[in-house]
Amino acid sequence: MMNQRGGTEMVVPDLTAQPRQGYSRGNQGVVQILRKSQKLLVDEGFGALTLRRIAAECGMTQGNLSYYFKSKSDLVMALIDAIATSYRSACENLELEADGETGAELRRLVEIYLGDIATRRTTRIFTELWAMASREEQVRARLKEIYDSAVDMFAAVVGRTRPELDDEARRGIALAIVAILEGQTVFIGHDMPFADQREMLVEVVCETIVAMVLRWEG
Amino acid sequence: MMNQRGGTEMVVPDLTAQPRQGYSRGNQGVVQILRKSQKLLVDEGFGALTLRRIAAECGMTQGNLSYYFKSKSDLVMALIDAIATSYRSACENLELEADGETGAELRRLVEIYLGDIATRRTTRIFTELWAMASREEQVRARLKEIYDSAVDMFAAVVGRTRPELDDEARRGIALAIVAILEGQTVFIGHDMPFADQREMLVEVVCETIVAMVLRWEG
DNA sequence: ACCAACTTAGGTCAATAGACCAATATTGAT
DNA sequence: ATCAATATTGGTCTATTGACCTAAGTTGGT
Repeated sequence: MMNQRGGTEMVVPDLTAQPRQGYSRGNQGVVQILRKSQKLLVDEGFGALTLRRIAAECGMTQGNLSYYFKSKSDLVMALIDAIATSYRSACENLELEADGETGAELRRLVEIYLGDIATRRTTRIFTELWAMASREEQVRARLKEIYDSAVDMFAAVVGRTRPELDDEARRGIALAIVAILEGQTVFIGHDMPFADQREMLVEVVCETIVAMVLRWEG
Repeated sequence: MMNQRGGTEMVVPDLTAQPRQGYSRGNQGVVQILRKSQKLLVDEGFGALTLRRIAAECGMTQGNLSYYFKSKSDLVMALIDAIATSYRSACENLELEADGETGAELRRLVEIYLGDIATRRTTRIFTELWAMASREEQVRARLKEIYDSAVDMFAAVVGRTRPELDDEARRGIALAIVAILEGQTVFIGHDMPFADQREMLVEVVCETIVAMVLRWEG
C-alpha cells in the first residue's frame, strides 16, 4: 500500500507565500498572484509574464498588483522563490518504501523523478528557469537550492543502497544521478522531441543508474 | 597527432545562409544579420532579440532589416535554422582516432561532447532553444534534427565498440547517451550552478556511459 | 465605530515593440 | 554609360510595456 503523500508520484505542492502582517485577504492576494503568474509562465512562457496579463488573470487591477509588488522584478523573484520552495518541499516530503531487494528503492525513486519531469508543469517551468538562470544570478541560486534538495534525497537512498560508502562519495554519486535525470527533461519532457521513446529511455536510464550505484568503487 | 578538423574539441562553424538570387552584398547582409542575431541571443537572451537591437548590432537600419526578413518570426526561424545547420555539420565533421583500447574512442567522444556543452555559446543557445521549443513546433523540429545528428555520431562509435549489436540497439544506446550528456549542460554548462564540480561529474558520467555500452545486453 | 489594510477606477508618462512605406543610393550585367 | 534590379535610408504608425499617480471606495480586526 502506498503512503498518502509521496508514494507513486512526486507531489509538488501549490505555491504559497510567507504570511505577512495585515489581513488574511492580503495573503490570499499574494498567493493568487503567484499561482496565476506560474500558470502564465507554464502556459505561455516568460515572455507572456507582463503585469497587465497577470492582473487580468487575477481579475484585479494593475494598480492593485503594484500594491502587492512594487516592481515587476520583485514579483518575478517572489515567483521563482515560491517555485523553488515548492520543489524543495516536494523532495523533502517524499517517502519511499524501503522494502524489496537491493536497488529497488533507488529504481523506484528514479522512476518517480522521471515521472515528474515529464509533467507539463515541470517541463515548462524548468526550461524557462534554465534560460533565466544563464543571466540572473538570483535565479541560478534558487535553481541550485532545488538541486541540492534533490541531491540530498538521492544521497540518502544511495546511502541505504551502499552503506559502506562515505558521505562524500554518496553526494558525488547523487549529484551525478540528478544531473543525468534532469537532462532527460529535454528529451522525454512534455511535448519534447523524443517523448515517443520515453519508455525505452526510462528503462535504459534506470538500469544505468542502478548499475552505476551498485558497481561504484570509491 | 590530431586531425586538423575534429580532434580535440568540437568545431561548430560560423553561421551561414543559403545563397539567394541578387547581389553578393545581399548575401553578406543575411549572413551578418544571422551572426549578429546569434551573438545577441548568446549574450543577452531571446528577450534582447529585437529588430532594433539586431539592426544596431549590424550597423544598419531597421528598415533595411525588414527588407531582408519581412517579419521578426521569419528572422528568428532563419536563425534557428542556421544554428541547427551549424551543429549538424559540427557532428558530421567530427573525426576520431579509432586506435587505442576498447572504449577509448567512446570515452574520447564523450569528453569532446561535454567540452562543447560547457562552452558559453552552446550553453546559452541550448537553454534558449529548450525554452522556445516548448512552445514553437518549428523550433522543436530543428532541435530534433540536431539531436538526430548527435545520435548518428554516437551510434557509429557504439557500433565500433560493440560490433555484435544490431542497428536498433545501437541507436537506442546512442539516444540514451546523448540524452544523458545533453542534460549535463544545466549542471556544468557555462555559468551553471555546479560548474565547480565539473571534473568530478565528467569523470563519473564518462565511466558510467562507457560501462553502460560495454555491458549492454540486447 | 474606528482605522489601517486593502481595492478600485481612472488615468498619464516615457520607452520600446513590430510593421510599414516612399524616396534615395548602390550594384552589376549589358 | 545605362538602367533595372537590388539594397538602404529615414521616417511614420499603432500597440504594448512598466511605472507612477490621485482620489474614492471596501473590508475586517479591535
